[in-house]
Amino acid sequence: MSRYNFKTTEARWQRLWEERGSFVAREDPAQPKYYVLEMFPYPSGRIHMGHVRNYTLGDVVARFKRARGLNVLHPMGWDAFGLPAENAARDNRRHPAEWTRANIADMRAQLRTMGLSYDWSRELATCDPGYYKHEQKMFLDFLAKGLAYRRESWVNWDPVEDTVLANEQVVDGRGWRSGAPVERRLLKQWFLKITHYAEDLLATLAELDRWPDRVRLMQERWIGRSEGLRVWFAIAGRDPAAPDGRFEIFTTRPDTLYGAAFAAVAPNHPLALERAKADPALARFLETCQKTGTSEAALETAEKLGYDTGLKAEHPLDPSWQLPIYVANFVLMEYGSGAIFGCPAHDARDLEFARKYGLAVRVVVAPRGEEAGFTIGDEPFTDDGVMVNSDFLNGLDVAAAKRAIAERLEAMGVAQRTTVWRLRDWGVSRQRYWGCPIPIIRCAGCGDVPVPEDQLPVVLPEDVSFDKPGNALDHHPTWKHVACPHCGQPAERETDTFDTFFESSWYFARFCSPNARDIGFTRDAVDYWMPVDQYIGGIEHAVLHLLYSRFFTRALRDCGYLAIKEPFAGLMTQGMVCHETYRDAAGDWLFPEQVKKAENGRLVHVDTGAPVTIGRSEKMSKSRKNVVDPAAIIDGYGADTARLFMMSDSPPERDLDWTEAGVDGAWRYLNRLWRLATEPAVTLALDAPRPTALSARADQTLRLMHKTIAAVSDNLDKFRFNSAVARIRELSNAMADLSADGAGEAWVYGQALVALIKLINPMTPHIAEELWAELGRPGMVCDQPWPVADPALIIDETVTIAVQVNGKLRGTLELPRDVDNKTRHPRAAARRRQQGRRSRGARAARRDQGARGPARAQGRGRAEPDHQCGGIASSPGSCSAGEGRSPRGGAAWEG
RNA sequence: GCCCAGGUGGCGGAAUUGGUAGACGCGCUAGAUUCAGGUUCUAGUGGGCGAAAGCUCGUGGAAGUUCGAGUCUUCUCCUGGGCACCA
Repeated sequence: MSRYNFKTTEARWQRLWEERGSFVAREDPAQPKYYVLEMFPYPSGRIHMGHVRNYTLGDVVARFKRARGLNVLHPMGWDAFGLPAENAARDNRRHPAEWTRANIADMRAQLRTMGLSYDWSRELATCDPGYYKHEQKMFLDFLAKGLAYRRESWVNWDPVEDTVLANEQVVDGRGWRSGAPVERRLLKQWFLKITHYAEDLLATLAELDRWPDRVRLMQERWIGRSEGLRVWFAIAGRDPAAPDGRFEIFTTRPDTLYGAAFAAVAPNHPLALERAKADPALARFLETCQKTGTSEAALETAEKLGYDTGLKAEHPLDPSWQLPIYVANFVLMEYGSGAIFGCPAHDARDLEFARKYGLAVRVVVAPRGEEAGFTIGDEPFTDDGVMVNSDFLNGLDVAAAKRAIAERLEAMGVAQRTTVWRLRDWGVSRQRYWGCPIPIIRCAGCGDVPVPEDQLPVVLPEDVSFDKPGNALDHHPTWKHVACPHCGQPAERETDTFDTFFESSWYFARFCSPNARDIGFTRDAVDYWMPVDQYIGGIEHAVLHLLYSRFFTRALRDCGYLAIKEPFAGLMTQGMVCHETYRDAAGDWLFPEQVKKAENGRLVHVDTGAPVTIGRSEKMSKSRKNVVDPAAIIDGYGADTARLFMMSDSPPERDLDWTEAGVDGAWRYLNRLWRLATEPAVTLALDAPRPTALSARADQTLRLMHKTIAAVSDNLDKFRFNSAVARIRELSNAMADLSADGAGEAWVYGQALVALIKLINPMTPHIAEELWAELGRPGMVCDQPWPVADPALIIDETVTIAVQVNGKLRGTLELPRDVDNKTRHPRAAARRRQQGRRSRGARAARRDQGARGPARAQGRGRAEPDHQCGGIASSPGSCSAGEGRSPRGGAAWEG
């Protein structure tokens, strides 16, 4: 016997796939295409288990679809710009470019050991000028189309690092590296007009039916459409025609206007700022609001605070009704108009605020039937109901009242119906070196001038220094000094670079023609390959990356680049890879390899023997040390073992627990499969004709084989990989029971073996190829068509009927599946009578004590003794026959 | 606070439409083989009662619909995740 040697085997097949170009994709309009894409990685230098899971999922889909006859595009590349490279430059004095290229080389080598069916000829790195030159062109096209613009916006500024920080780099109001208090600064930045597509981005979510619901929901909320009314409130004692004589509020509940108790403006609302000049106490209050704004956690629990400005607002429907105007910390200047009216009875926040400041709680919507005397306690009433205390609105429901009041106020000229969005335009300027330069030249005379197309790409200079804090690109002695393309006068380049989401917003299109030089991609290629049929990646990109890509595709379409608007037809978001955590007596974290099982079964430190406590399984992270290095697993067990384990234990969208025992199990299965093929219990004659006679076991196994083919195909279609693995193992178990003495068993064994290799190939391609060759089959498994189940053989000859009485299983019957109902049911009934008689007394006694009403129990008892079993319509009482284990389903209630 | 997703053996998880709950794997128990070396094979493995046949309870909890509920409905508890005080 030869032992399965994964090391030489895996390397050999990886080499052969590469040499033969097995996975090189070519456009072929005659063949249906399938584009499967995994989110490309940031080249940190090492792959982790999250990558292994992500890329295995994609590879199984790619290989399966390929076997199904589709023309598969399955590329891989590198999201190569980003902050870690600059940090490495500062910390280790390595140039970002050199560091990134070295990391890419390392990670590519690691990925290759996984045996992924990538078309490596399409590999790309976004830091390559050949890549980013095209996005510079795209940006200029967007600019020409009015989809890009420059304006001032607030940023988090780290005064020590001299740089802008992302929100997640601000910890407790301080820079994450410098620890310096972060300042808010107003900078001129470039924006992309994603809001132009807000309506369409929202509406089209409904058509993305192969996206997870929760991702669609998250995007829906992020876009945040709300329909409402802008209403102008006059300020008492001021001229309503003057600009400071009135202010605008936004509401989605204009129907509750008669329940108004106050008005409130945001702390940075012009009205608040105006009053603060003359009111030091208000100025202090505004400062307090500013402080609570920085810390997320504080904001969560912050209580509703207000400051009475002393000003009064006139109620738009009754000028004699005056509402106090507060400055409130829960009103946001960035949303709506930065001002609200408060209706305590029908809004939780307003209620809390009113209780705190002793404002009236006036009910204007009451539950139907409780119009009189309905009062508010601790909870506001936010459901639909009947309008009360509301003059001309009384008696209407909420929707009708909204319409009526909007019409009235619009007619009065004090309001306007509008739609407000939460979505903001996408700020793409970053004050960073390691990113794509924004192709703009700033001229004192001509303003912002686009770099002429024939001068693209604007290449990032490599001779930069990171000695000074701030943007190395800005510090470069010569790079930014150029002549204005318009007037020829000295001018300066834009030294900001693009947000790295810019690169990942179109890389999927670049993969369609990665070597096109003058354009980002050819029209023919994207028309053929796009959209991505299956996109696979982490849930953490549910909003930004996916939304930006959807926006980008629309913008590219409107600039004439392509014809579609949705880049990803199908989306799968995989769960995290988790592992148990270990700590020593001192409470310090331990790596899994520092822990071993002692003889008494307890876990101890591998060196000291000191006891180790096991913590719950959590997402693998360096800080908790619960990480397993994929390279070590692939080296010790092989890629197929890692791949098989990744697929077998959990459904893809759920978190996966990485366990050593599970890895062992996968490893053992591969060896078992190897033995099944290389030391069969029968003499294999793979191309022999079907024997005329089959033993019962042979017949059953043949049927199981066809059922397995059908089930695995279905499971893979639906991404239920763990179930597919279970079915495959089931077939292996049945094969092991075959022997040489039964009629046709050797033949069935051979058939099943060939099917098994094809079925498992997407998961464990190396061993599949090796066995294929070992058995002397022609060609390679990766080129074999997917096996097809014989429909006649996936239906059992007999069906098992469960016989139930009063919901209790009373027996099962094996019946030929073609027996008609007339035959089936009387026999079931007869069997029931026999069994029923035996225990009826005991059951009747229990029934009388049962929790259900005595009337029902009696009714059933009466019907039972001589009832004929005839299906649900005619037998509401006591007897049923349900079909179990029928692969066809749907047959449980015939007749 | 709001929203979403989950609670099934010792563990990961199966169970198309309501029809024999626990497939498959891990772990564990007993035995066999080989004993060197991440073996392999056989049998068993939800709880309780029982020598066994079998009976009975059982899918977080409580109620309900149904001949029949892991699956449907209502309430409730717990866990995980997301968020935007969005007017």
